[in-house]
Amino acid sequence: MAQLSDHLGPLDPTGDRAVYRQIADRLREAISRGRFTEGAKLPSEAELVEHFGVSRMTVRNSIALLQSEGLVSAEHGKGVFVRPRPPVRRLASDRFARRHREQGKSAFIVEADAAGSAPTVDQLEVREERPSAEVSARLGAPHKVLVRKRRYLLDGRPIEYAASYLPLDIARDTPIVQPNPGPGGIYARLEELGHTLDHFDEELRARMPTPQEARHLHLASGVPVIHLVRTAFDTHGRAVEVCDTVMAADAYLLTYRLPAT
Amino acid sequence: MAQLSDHLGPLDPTGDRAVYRQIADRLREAISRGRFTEGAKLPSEAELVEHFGVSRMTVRNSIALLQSEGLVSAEHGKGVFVRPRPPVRRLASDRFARRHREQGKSAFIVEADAAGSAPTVDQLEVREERPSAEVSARLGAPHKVLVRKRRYLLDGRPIEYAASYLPLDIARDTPIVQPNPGPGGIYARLEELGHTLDHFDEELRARMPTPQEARHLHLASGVPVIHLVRTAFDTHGRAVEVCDTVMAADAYLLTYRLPAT
DNA sequence: CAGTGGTCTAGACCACTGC
DNA sequence: CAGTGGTCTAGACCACTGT
Repeated sequence: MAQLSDHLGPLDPTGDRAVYRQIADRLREAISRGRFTEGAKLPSEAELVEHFGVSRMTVRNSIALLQSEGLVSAEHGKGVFVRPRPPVRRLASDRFARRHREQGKSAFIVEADAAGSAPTVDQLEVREERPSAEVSARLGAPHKVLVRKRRYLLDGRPIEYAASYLPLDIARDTPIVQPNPGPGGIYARLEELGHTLDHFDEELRARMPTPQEARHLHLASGVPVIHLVRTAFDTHGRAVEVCDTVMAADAYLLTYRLPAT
Repeated sequence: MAQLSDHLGPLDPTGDRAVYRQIADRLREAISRGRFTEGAKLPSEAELVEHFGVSRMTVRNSIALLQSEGLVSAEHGKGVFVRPRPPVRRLASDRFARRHREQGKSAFIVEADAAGSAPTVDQLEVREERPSAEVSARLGAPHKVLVRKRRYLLDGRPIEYAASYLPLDIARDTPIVQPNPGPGGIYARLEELGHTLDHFDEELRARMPTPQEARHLHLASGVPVIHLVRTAFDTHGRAVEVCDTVMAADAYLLTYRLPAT
């Protein structure tokens, strides 16, 4: 067994930098130098206490710091591990192109195929409800909306939680109210119903998850979410759908192509 | 002075939910119910210790949890405050449209004007260097690149740190090597030099900041960054610039328009 | 100066993991 | 079972803020 001191240099007792920050610095260094690779286990708290000659709370503080940076994650009873950078799911700006729908594939399936992963949809729920103020404003204040909620998983890991809202006068008595709306998804159905799609507007923020979101997406601490609200417009300029999605940020790489004109 | 118990209900001693999580729950509730509004000061640690009858570390644990959620931020010697939701800077997908450049405005100025805020550019540095593997791949493996680094501030607050990379054979002996490249920014200069711009590809991720990024952007804990890499292509399909930017996520709302075709 | 959060100690007991 | 991280206590001293 290699000595800890091979990986972790000494602290600077004179400096005014807090001891737990210095310990975090040493661990961060060791990780970035490859002393601990992705998925590797850090020294246990007891070993770090021994090595640095500090109390356990000080060591725990330093590990909490690294967790909040998303660098490591602790597993109860097992240890603290360097977070692997998970394969990212690439979300391209042509993901709603008609050619994909015409092949009978939903956007999620298209993307998952591209990533070579096993897609699953989960916790599907379809209901009617009164729209929130925000959804109402985007959809032109319908009395009621159809809501389609679902969770997306890739290789068993939940990575996205989404809710679609459609004006009820559009969705009523169509396959859109079915749990499975058929090939090409609801966008294909909308076009069959005469709502030819023209463009989508996306609004995107990043923030830390709420505790509820962290649960639903099984997020480790130090993993933000991307919150994206997409509005679909038909060729008459009418907003026909709003989709509110929350994505595990460490699972996504989004790409957009912007015209220069 | 109102009683703390008016704002914060009692703990559940029977439940197996950790006490510090329950305290965080109570505080989170109180905030979301408007008992503590944006910018308001939470009860001091001493008051919470008194109110809940727990030790100080337990209270501090609960506050650390709320900080990691981005809900509150602590200020040494002053107290713990509910994080105000700062006015977001809206970044629209037409921000590089030629019509903006032709008005002699750089993209950042265009956006800041739209937000009604005072824009500043900071820490400008222009150098030549050998490109990293990633930049090199995107720019078609030039021997050397011109690097333009700068920090953007809005109303004095740093919100973005950016580095542009251009092949040296394009930038050499042009106004692009000047700290201030002139009206319309470097994109206007590129077009004058015959590199008519066709489109931009943007790659976007969200993650927690490195300690260095947190310093440069003065980020409170619980604030992620948006990491965006944009490549500019001219009408010959040549990549003429790569711009690597790190943005304070709480200061930005990005919008994109996607065609449905 | 008093009040605030920041750091640190030296213990204790618990819950989870893997052998 | 031993080893791990999770929770909690009861102190201590420090650094920063405002009056």
